Amino acid sequence: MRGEGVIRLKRTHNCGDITREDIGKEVILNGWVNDMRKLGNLIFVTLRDRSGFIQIVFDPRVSIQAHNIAKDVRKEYVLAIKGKVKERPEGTINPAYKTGELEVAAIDIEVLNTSKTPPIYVNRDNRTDEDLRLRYRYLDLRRRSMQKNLIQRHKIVQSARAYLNENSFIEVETPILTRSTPEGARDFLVPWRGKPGYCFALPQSPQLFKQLLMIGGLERYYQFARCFRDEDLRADRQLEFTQIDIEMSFVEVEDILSITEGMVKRVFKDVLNKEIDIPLNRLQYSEAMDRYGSDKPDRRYGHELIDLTDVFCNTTFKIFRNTIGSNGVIKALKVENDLAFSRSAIDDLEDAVKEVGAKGLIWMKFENNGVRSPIARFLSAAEIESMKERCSSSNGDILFIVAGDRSIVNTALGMIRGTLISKLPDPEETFDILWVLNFPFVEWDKEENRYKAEHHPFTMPNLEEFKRYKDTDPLKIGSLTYDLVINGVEMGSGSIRINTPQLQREVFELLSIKEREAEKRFGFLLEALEYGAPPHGGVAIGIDRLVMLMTGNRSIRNVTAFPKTKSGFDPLTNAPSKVSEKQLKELHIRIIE
RNA sequence: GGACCCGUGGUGGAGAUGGUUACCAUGCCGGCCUGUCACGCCGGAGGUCGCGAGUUCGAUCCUCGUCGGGUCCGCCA
Repeated sequence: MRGEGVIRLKRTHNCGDITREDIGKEVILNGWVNDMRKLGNLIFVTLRDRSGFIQIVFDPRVSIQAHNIAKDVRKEYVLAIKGKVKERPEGTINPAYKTGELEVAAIDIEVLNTSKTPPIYVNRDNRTDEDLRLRYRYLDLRRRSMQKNLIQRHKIVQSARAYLNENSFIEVETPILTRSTPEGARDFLVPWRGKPGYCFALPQSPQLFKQLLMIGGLERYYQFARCFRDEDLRADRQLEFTQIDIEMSFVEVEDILSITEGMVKRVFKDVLNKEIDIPLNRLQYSEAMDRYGSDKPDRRYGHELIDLTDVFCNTTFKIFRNTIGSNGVIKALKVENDLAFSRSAIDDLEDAVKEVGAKGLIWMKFENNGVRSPIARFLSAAEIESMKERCSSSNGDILFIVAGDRSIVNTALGMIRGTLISKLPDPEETFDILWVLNFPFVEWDKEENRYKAEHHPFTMPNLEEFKRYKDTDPLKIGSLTYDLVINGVEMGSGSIRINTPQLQREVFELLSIKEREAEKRFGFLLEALEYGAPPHGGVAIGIDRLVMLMTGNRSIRNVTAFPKTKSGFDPLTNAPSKVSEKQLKELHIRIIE
């Protein structure tokens, strides 16, 4: 009998938890048929539940009835088995399973449910089309690796939560239905029946609410906050994702860094039993750019950028001379051998480099009988020699050289470094964790023709620099910001926030957010800042990415129970879907084709 | 919005520079089998080669388009 809400044989044990201690005991197990082997009169079933596997033997000498039912069992059937735990006979131990020395001799069996033949392999970890996996996600989730991913995720979240609780943080929920804040990413809008023409927005982050909680005197807040951004998806980006959102009052940068470091250390210890040395390494933003050409450097691979500017201080080569003359730099990236870079690959790199503003890409290859490069004949032997020495190059090495404005050179070589790294083998089980500090306060937005907040508009600038450069050269202003970077992935970021209305207004002004506009959008914040807003700051850590790295996955889709495809579609539920005329009418919405 | 890769029985792959019955593995169904565990052996079923158009005597293969999936750039305060 099945489907009656009654389990005749209710589980007493979990499959994976059966040990030698249980030998001789009668147990009842509930689970799925992972696979089975039917040898005439003897039937073996590997039963699976969340805890693991154990082998069930159906022997007609033990129970003819159970054996008869087992004959018709198929993969993914849901079974309840009563049987006696016993040691496997000599020579039949399977070391691949934790319970490989044991088996359960079935006395009784209840088929709790049958199953169609699954369209994807549940009992194997082979590559399957991801679209199909998502369409049958509930089957995909039965796979060992997916269960592990979600269990690890759970452990990470619980570990972080315990740490924060122990450090006097209060968990507070903030609204999912909130107001649109046009700065930043594209908003998801939610129309509401109650107010035609008006929309809620889903939060890109609880930014303003967490600041209001500080003004509200909560002092230490955290939340596992779902965030929504209507932007294109990537391997490490979904439309919705989860952050460990943290905010603290009466703190400086150091306080946030050390609380976060403590959390990272705790989580790695609890979940992976790995010791993380704290305090973590720190790089100034400018140093990260200079040495790695990236604000989220992956330092596991070395390959730092090499400054060659002074090598060419007296050069006759026009391009380099002009670069130096206009305060530019000449820098190189060394690649130990050029096997990964064909001529056409170099051409592709050059195209990419030009897109970020570089004038060109020079390559130089050291060979047994000298040097090969399009610019070799313009350089003196001494220059080539000191380049080679500066880069500690040996024969076979290739140098990629870019000359020009410092930030363009850094970005260009950083891109090449990224391409190089992607070709190198992944050092597994290694974690390069660091802080990148002091990002620029603003960047220039070419499209909108204005300065834009590099972090967000509530970030505390370096006050001295703010005063000095806000009217002359705002790009020189630094900010009290920090990014947590793990293995070249931006794992989290935060800042000290502005806590006075005067400064907040000045910053809006710099960002060309008009007084009236500011009042309209952020008036409630400006007002709140009038009432004794404490100094405060915080950080947000991307849970999905953290779990991805800690479980050795390349995509956050593997650590998200129900993710969407790259085009924002859910093949399981077929969301998003069309809605009825009636629903639209109620919302006063008409679709224009 | 752009570049690139992929789409072949349920699943994962192979395929020919356009021509017989589209190949392999696995899965599925049936039979045999009392120590299997990727069980084994025997037999069988299963395909609009993503979709559309074009070129051609003939297209799974070439061309164009389109849809779907993926990686990256733009975008992601």
